[in-house]
Amino acid sequence: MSIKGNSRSLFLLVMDKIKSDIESGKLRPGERLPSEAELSKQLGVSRATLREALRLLEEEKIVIRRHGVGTFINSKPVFSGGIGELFSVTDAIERQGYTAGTMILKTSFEESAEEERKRLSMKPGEGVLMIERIRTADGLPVVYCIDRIPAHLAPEGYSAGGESIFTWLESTTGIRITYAVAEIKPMGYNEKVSNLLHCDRSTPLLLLEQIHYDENERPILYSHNYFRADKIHFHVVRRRM
Amino acid sequence: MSIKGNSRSLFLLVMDKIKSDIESGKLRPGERLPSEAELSKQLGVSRATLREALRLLEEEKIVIRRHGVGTFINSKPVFSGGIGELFSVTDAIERQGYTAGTMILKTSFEESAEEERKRLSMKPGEGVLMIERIRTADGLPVVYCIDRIPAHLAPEGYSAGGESIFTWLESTTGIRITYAVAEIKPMGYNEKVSNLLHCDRSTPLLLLEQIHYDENERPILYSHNYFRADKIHFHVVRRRM
DNA sequence: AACAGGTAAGACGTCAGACCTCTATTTCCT
DNA sequence: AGGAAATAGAGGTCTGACGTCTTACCTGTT
Repeated sequence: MSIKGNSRSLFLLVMDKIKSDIESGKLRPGERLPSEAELSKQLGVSRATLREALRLLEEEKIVIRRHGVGTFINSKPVFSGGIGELFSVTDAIERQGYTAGTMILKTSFEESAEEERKRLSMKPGEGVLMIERIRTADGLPVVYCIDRIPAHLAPEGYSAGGESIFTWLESTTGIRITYAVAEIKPMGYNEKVSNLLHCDRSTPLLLLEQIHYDENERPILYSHNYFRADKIHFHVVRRRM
Repeated sequence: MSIKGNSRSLFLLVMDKIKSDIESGKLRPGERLPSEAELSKQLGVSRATLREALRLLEEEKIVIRRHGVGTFINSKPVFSGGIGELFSVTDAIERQGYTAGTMILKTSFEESAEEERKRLSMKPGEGVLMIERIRTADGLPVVYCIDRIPAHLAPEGYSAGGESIFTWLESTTGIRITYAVAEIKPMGYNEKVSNLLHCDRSTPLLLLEQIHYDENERPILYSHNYFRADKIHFHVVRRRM
């Protein structure tokens, strides 16, 4: 069997193949992979190439290798990468077992402020599309979101109700957001936000201030997410470098 | 020249060597590395081993490889990985431009509580070493730390003043902490903690509740870090998976 | 002189096969 | 039965070769 079908590097194809075999259930957690010699023959690649793929899979904790013993599919899909994984707010809510909903408060084109131009690398005079929404979990408001996008990237305006901004951007402009840098800022009571989220002085809030970038490192989306900390919390996987 | 001095895997030593050459300035951003054939000869390892190291360095964006061209030191160290990088509290304080200090409040061996046994995978009856400290920035208290370690991993007790728990653990027990999972919990005013950190009701606090693991995925250290959110803040790099 | 195309050098990508080292098991001796 | 030694088989490393891609240079034409 060979998996060659060149477009990406071979070792990447090998990684994809193994990953998809795990997801499809052909390989199950804890199971031992065939030996490197055997597996490389099965995949139709050299052992060196297979080893580059396995080394990366090991780095990602998808696989565990033990000298003299074998290579195993990691049983615990580790921790969900937590907040280190970039997902939409909708996903975040659903992962914690609630049903997600959205209320759009306002969408408008506006002049860009200094702060926005700085974060989004915009020139004076360019406008921004601003979207204010409240996300709900089981009907209760838990997140207040303000998203800003340079106007020239958002020609048609944002209308769809529940649709994720990520998917909307990708389908209308082809821009794919690949990563974000988030600042984590705890906040005390804030009149406007606390009211919107129906919580009182004793409920701590968490602000996630994020800049999202596409594959070319262009800043695309600047967002403020205010969370009710009693309903939503985050974890981070921290790795030693 | 050879870098062998076996303890860790060869490819890891190669990675360390290249990283340290970057940090020491022997290799500068944008510079091209010698060819793989040349470099492997210089380091005294095979090209296959060198390539495993380079592949991982590429994954970490430390190095950029271009087919047919060469391997280059990445010029933009991207963003500091932020809180996604595991570093000591001391480092975190110094990165923000303050001078770090430590005050030990208490160290004691205690019975393990249910919660601690759960987090650290301990059996009933095992004790824990508990360390309470306050970390200061320019003399001001900014972090209150409670660290717990299974007693059998901490035979001699923790005495050294400024020493990092990480380095102390590694030098006395050989245990090397490689990653941690942190929960981020904003907190309002808390009488004990707020007093220790000399702040009032209006200062939000951030609790970083972490479990540290070694290379074998054994939980080693369970720590609570309470931060003054006005003095210290975090960012996370979030990647799409 | 300017341009286009061909060619060759050198880089990373992949391959094949060998040997080393470590682990777990089996075998054998006491 | 128990422990020591041999063994099989896994990952770890090495060597040398060839493939593919970039780049730079050389050359011939306009």
